Amino acid sequence: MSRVRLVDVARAAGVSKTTVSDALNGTGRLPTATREHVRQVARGLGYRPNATARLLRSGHTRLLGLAAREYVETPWVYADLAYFAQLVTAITRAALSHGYGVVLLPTSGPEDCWLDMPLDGVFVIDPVEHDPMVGDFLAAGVPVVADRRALDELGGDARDGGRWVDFDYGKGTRQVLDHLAAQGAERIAVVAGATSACFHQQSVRAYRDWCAEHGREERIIGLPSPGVQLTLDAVRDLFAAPVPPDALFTLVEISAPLLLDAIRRLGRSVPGDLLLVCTTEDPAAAYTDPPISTLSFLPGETAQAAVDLLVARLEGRPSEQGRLLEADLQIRASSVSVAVPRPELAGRHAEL
Amino acid sequence: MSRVRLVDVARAAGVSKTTVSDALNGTGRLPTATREHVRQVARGLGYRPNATARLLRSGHTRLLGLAAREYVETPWVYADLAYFAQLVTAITRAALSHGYGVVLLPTSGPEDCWLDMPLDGVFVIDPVEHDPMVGDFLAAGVPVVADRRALDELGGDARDGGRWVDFDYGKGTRQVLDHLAAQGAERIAVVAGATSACFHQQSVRAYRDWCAEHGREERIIGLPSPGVQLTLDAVRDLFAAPVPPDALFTLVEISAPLLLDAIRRLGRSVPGDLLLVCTTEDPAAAYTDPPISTLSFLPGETAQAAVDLLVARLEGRPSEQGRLLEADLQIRASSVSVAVPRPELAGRHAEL
DNA sequence: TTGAAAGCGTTACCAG
DNA sequence: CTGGTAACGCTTTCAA
Repeated sequence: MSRVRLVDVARAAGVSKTTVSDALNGTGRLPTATREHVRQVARGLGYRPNATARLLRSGHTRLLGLAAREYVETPWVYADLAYFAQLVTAITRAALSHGYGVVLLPTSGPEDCWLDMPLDGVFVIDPVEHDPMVGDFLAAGVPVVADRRALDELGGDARDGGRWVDFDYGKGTRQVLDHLAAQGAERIAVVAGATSACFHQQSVRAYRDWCAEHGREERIIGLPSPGVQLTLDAVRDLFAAPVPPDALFTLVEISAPLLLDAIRRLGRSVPGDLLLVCTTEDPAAAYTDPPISTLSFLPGETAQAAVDLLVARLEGRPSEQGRLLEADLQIRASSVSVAVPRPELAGRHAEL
Repeated sequence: MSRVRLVDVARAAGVSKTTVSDALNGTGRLPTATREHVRQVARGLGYRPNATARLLRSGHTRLLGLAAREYVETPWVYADLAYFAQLVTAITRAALSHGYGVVLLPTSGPEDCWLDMPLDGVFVIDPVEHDPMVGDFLAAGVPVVADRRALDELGGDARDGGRWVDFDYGKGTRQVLDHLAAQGAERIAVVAGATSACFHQQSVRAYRDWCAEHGREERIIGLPSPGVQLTLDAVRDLFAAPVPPDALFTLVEISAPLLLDAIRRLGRSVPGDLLLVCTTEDPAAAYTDPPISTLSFLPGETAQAAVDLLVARLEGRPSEQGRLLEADLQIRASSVSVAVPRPELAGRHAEL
């Protein structure tokens, strides 16, 4: 017993393939009686059109690939990172609203194994330096959304199908550092990721530049991969300095409430002894005591922009080449100095 | 300028389509020279085989659907739940290792819009009661992995392509309750999800039965959907009782460190005033002070079992109809009574 | 109004 | 060892 095909329905209904196709798709101009009859028969036989055959015919698959590249070397850690989890979800939802499905791509694997998938377009999130994936897809004629650097690396002719969504990561970092400095911080420590993804490179670079400009000592630890233990160890190391930091800015995602707990166990209070800002999408950050200041790279908006760009490109609608988004710094009590209270912010804590 | 096809390469290389196909796929018995020549030409033209056409030809797509159904009514909240995030990741990885890609399916949308996707098989995670999705796919001849209840609902003939992966959720709950009772808890409160997914129904039923058997008063709150604020509110309500609970078991996922923090703000210490066990996959739970006891439904093992079953079915290999897994209760300091110290566990806390 | 036939791009079977 | 040709299952054009 094999699957029932279009021609089987046609035979059973005593009509031709064309009539069946038209009847089921609502196309053509058939008498309602015939249409209904065919539908009846099709239902009775449990007929389901073969999706692949339709795809071949229509020339597109309405399938979009999605790859998160930041930690290519440490595959698949990204489930634990709220940022990626939310981005995947948001992209899937946005794509679906345009009628596209999303396929999760491997971060590693046999050279260009990803090209065997029937994809109309691809999202490459946080490509590493000289990431082969974006070039491969573009060369295969598959439109890609990545970031500006990835497209620039390819040179003029190769990046034709490319679109980008980007943040000014340096700006986000400077915003945080300026805020902390304004709150009186003098020794700002940073936990960063040691990856060649744009986010990490630009953020670290911005921190270094900022320290140089302001004559501050650099206090930075780079993590080869995320992970609770690694991150907590890094924080502990930072506090082991002879003169410990008075502010901490994490660029690597970690459970915000846990970090707060760990800092307290190290004998420091927040924000009294230490001002704290976390780069995280963890919704729990707003609910701790004190609430934790966060720098967010807006997975929802990023997803919307990426999908808009890619879908416009696929459906031949005009659109920009890319979109630059602004990181969102939410200042909460964890990074507001108790010594230098700022009334407008104090009011804000009350409601949180 | 359209995409370059197989015949274009054939023409350019001065050979036939067959030869090109054989040369590129390593099939047939061609002289190395021809093979190399064809490959050269193909590369030169930037030829990429059309994935869809291959699919049609081969009869399968090597694409697997994945749907998380627990909160169908509240679509897409699941990114915030570590359980689903990890399950999606684990399934994707396991599928990829067998050469299958994973497509994220919509939880809602136009009636059977999911059937238009070219899928070889589907994972339906936490189907709700009488979930239409599993019946639809099975009727369309697409093998499905779901849970036993979903298959039983369909009756004998309809569930042919069905496989299941299940937990004895009631057993997990009883295990936790027995543990808490053994630690001296007398008023065990529960935060549950108000969903018709097996997990919630069986867990809640087990709690009710257990309370009845042990003559305990039920203290349970059902949440229509997950969410930080909702969960915290539920906990607060539980503590508003005249005689507050002395143990808490959460079935809804929430940031474990945050919950600990919130409980303290309610003026209760853990485990002194309150024993705590959380159903969660949050890795942070093991790092708080005290470490939090967790009940885990092993996304990694679940994924492995589901993929094994589905792939075996797809590739015609014999396999069981389903697999029953055991939830994993990790007892940590948060649920061990300080009044009734158990030496073997006390030793364990020290290292954590 | 209906049906026959021509693709879509690939792979596989057989003649040559 | 090679190349024509049929099939995969559907949509669509065009002629009857």
